[in-house]
Amino acid sequence: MPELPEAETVARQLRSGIVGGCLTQWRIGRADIVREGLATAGWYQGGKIIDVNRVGKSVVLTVAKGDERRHMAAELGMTGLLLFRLPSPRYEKHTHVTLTFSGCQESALHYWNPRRFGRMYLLDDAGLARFVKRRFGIDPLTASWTEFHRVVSGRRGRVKALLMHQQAIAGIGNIYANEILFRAGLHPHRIAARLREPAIRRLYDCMQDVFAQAIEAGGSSIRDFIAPDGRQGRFGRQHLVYNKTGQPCPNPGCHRVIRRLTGERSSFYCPACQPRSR
DNA sequence: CGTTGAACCTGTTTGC
DNA sequence: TGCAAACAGGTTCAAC
Repeated sequence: MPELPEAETVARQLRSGIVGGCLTQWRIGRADIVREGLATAGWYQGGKIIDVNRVGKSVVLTVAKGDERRHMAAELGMTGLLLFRLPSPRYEKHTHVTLTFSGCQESALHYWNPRRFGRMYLLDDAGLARFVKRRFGIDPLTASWTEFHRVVSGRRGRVKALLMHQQAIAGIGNIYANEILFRAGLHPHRIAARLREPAIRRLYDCMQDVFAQAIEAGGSSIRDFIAPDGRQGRFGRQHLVYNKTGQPCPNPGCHRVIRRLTGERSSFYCPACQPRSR
């Protein structure tokens, strides 16, 4: 469920809710949720949360203890949530990790994930550097035009596949890939390397606009995303094509309907506003 | 290098 | 109503 705007929303709430707090308890319900570093789990007890960041679609907590520092990276997969409290008893079933804090605004953090795609990784500085390097490419919020242009023009595959390829550009998933391509007027099957400069520019600008608006709205809650404070994201109201098969294209003067392609996940697009080639 | 499809899981929605 | 199939925001791996 979480793409960049949802992960960013989570990271921001954690920053104000738990940074400065002391990790007093740390319960791992399912050991297989921790993919790496399980042996270091005991170290975290008594540590202080000094920072929370988003990397791609993952959320990274940094914990300090004495002069040592370690990290907990949470991958949320399709259905993962980090919650300050469980909204209802039905969430108890798939809560795999619970952290308890003192000395900060929130007293707990629960990792809930019914499908269990997504894991937690316990890493030291070098481990985190390796984790980030092997998984994530440029970040949509901070990548310069030059970097973005280089990544797009060097790809021989489809532009939608490129947008969703985490090692190239980190943080875009199926919802935002569709919304960005519609706004940029690009068919998902256009070949990235064959796009001309104005098209790449539109892609860059639309990516930044969509993410700025989506973060502002707290992300998209299609079925069950809720932020740590329990609130839903409101960006779904601004979706123009995602999950809108058969509905009229929202562009003024366009009388076509949104179509859906299957294959590389579902692609929603307008056949007139996003021509296959030009 | 790039694409495709399957696998990993559970829950909900859709269609007959 | 009942049941099976399809589908869901992600990542990874094998095969081509």
